[in-house]
Amino acid sequence: MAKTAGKTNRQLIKDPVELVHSYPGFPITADCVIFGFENNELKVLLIRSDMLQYKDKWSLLGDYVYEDEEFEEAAYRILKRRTGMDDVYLEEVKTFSKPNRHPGGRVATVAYCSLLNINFHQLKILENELHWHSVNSIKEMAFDHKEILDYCYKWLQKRVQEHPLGINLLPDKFSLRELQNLYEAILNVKLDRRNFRKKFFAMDFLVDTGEVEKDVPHRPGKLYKFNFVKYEKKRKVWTGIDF
Amino acid sequence: MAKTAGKTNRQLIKDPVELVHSYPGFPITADCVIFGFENNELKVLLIRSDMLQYKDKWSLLGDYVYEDEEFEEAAYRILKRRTGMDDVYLEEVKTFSKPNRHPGGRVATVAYCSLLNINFHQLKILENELHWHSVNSIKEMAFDHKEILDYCYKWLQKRVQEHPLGINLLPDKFSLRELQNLYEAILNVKLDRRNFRKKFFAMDFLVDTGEVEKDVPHRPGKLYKFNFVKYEKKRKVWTGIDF
DNA sequence: TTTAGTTTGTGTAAAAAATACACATTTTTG
DNA sequence: CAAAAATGTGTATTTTTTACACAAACTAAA
Repeated sequence: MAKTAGKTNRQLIKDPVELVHSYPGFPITADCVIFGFENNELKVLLIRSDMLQYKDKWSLLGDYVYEDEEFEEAAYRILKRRTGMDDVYLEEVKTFSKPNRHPGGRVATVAYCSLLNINFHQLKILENELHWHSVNSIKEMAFDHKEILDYCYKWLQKRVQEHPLGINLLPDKFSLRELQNLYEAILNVKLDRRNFRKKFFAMDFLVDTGEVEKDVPHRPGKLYKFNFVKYEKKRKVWTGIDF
Repeated sequence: MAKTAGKTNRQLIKDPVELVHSYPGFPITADCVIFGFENNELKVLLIRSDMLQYKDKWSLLGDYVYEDEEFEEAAYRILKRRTGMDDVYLEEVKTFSKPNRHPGGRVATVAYCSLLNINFHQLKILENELHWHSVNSIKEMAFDHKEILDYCYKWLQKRVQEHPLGINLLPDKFSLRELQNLYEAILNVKLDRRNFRKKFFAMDFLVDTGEVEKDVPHRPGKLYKFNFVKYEKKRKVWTGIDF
């Protein structure tokens, strides 16, 4: 912020309203990259575009930001409207603001990344077709949404290793196998089962629920919860330089 | 993006311009948190607010986003205008969009974090007073800029450990002592000199320039450059879960 | 009820990385 | 020439990561 006024002697601006009115404005949207996890695949929730120009293309769930709400509020509103959930993990990722990214004129967007349990919500198919897509199978999308998705997917791959947000994709109680499948799916790697367990147990944020898996065709694994409260308390400044 | 249209049968929108015009719009600004490093202290470049309401308060360097430019372009423009530099490290951090954050009406802002060598630029004091402030000494600022600064400082503390952006605060050629002072200042920690060196040499991105420090009242240290090209090639997907 | 199939749960040895710590060397200053 | 100050290097210890194997639990099919 700042600018205007003249010369070296500062000229104080007395009417901020006038100042703000002198700035050009344009609409902002919030677009949600909603990730889910099903059949050991990372999925993303998309909606069929309602624009003739992008007929048959899929797009992210988004809406313009209302005049009196924060960007993040708009993102939560979108989530609530489409999934019925309002306690979903949500984090801002990046803005996308190419002046010509929308065929109807300048609209910039803020991309949010959201993670939820795919079985725990009711899809609200309000007008257009909503569908969970396997992230790796998506080729084309409306607007610049493929670029946004790609960016958010990379963001997720990095973020999931430093923060336990991935847990939000799983049921409340989950087995270690499910947790490992999740990491392998997101990162496209194979991990050693024993070392993976050891790592998580050593972090000491998993709480044994005393329950075990049901309806599995083999020995059922124990079910755990993640202790987010304990995690939040543990923050450290120095983690070690690692480029 | 999306919305409007009605019922279950999709009604394709033929005129995107009309659609976009139906969205409310407002100005966006880009605010730069410009970090520098001097006398073993992390500094930030601030400008005296030109608004009567925030008389004597300091604010971040910012400007509204022009109608035909990306947010990041606006940030680069601000940097260029104030520091004369255009090859500065710049990265988007977060948006700040409380509807009442600006007394003149709704203005949302995108915060950018920028790192530059404090001795390598000429301050362009165009109208208002520009000054480098020690980050730890800043108490109050105009608008919500203190909140933005705090957020960006935390962001920097985390980011500097996983990415070599901190190097941008140093001269082109720097000693290991300078590099360590930088990390200690940003993170507010004391590090073991021998282990710090070992760590950086092991990463193998430092290039010995063959030169040594000048005008130091003790044995001069060797000067190194950072090989950013080599660094960029080395990216890995799996770095290890570390909460 | 037995057996084959599948997955869970655990332990250990080896390698790699992080930490703690000490001393001789180089240069400047007085 | 001696004192002061910081550089440059090495090693032993601990911690973390990696690689790897086998017994136990449970299901499904014969």
